[in-house]
Amino acid sequence: MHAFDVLGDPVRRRILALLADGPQSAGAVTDVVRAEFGISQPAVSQHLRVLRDNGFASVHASGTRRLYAVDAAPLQEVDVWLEQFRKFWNQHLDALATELARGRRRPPATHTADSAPTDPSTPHRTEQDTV
Amino acid sequence: MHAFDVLGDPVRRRILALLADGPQSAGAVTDVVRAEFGISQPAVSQHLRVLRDNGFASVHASGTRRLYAVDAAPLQEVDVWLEQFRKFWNQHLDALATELARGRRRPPATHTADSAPTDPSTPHRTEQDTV
DNA sequence: ACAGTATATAAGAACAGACTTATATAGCAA
DNA sequence: TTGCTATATAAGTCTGTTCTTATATACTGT
Repeated sequence: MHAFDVLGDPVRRRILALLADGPQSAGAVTDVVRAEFGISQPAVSQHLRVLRDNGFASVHASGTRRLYAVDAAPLQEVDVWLEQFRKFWNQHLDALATELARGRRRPPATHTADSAPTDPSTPHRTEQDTV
Repeated sequence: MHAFDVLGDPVRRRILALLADGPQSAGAVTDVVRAEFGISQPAVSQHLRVLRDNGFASVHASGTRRLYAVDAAPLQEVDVWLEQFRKFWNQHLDALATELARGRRRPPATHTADSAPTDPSTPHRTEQDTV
C-alpha cells in the first residue's frame, strides 16, 4: 500500500494527528476516533494495523496496553515527493516575500526551487482535516 | 474527494509529476501514461478529470488540444497537513546538525519543533514513485 | 461537407477497501 | 482458576474506484 493510500483515509489521518502529540495507547486512540467517527473498536484496530504494516506507526507493548507512536519515515517520503511542486507556491510567495524582504537584489533564479520553509502562517481555510 | 485520495492513485501521481515540468497536452500525458501503465485513453482522460474536478489541474483549450497545468492549492494543503509531523524528522536531524554545528551548548529543549527547512539533499531511496 | 484527429463521456464489470459482528488472545486481579 | 479488560483477527457484506469498450463532441484540413 502506497503512503498516499494510507493517508487517503480520514480516520487514519486523524489517528496520526493524535499520535503527533505523543504516543497513545490503542484504547485512547480508539475512544477519540469512535466518538468522532462512530465506528467500532475493530474498525479502529484495523486502521492501526494498516498504519503499523505500512511503517507509519510503531507499537510498544506495555502489559495489556499497546502504545502507538508515529514513525515518520513514510511521511517524510511524502514530503520529499511534494518537493517537486514547492516551486509552484515558492514562485508566487517568494516573488513577493523575497523581493520585499531583501533589498531586491536580482530576479530569482529560473525556478530552481530554492528552499524556503513552508509558511504555516496562512491557514488557507484548510478545514482542520475534520473531513 | 480528499486531496490524499486523489494522490492515492499512482497514475495521477505520475500525471502530476509530468505536469510539474510545465503544461502538457492531454495527448502528451496520455502517451506517456499509456506506455508506462498500459491503460486506455479513456482511463487517462478519467484521471485527468479527477485532477480537474479536485483542483489539482487546470485546463486551457487550444484548438482541439487541452493543455493541462498543475494547480498547486491542494498540494499546498497536503504540505500544510504535513507540518504537524515535521518535528519528527527535525528532531533527529536537528539534534544531530544542531549539536554538531554549534559548540554543543546544552541538551535540546524538550521537543518544541524548532523550524528548520526540510532537507531535500537526502534522497532516501524514494524509488522515484515508479510504483 | 467529409474525413481525420484530439479528447471526453457513458455504461457496466471487476476489484479493493472499510465497515460490520463474532470471536480469539493475552495480561491482570480476585 | 475465573472473570474482566485491552486489543487483535476472521469472515462476510457493501460501496466506491478504476478499469474496459463503445460512442459522442468538437476542431482542422481538404
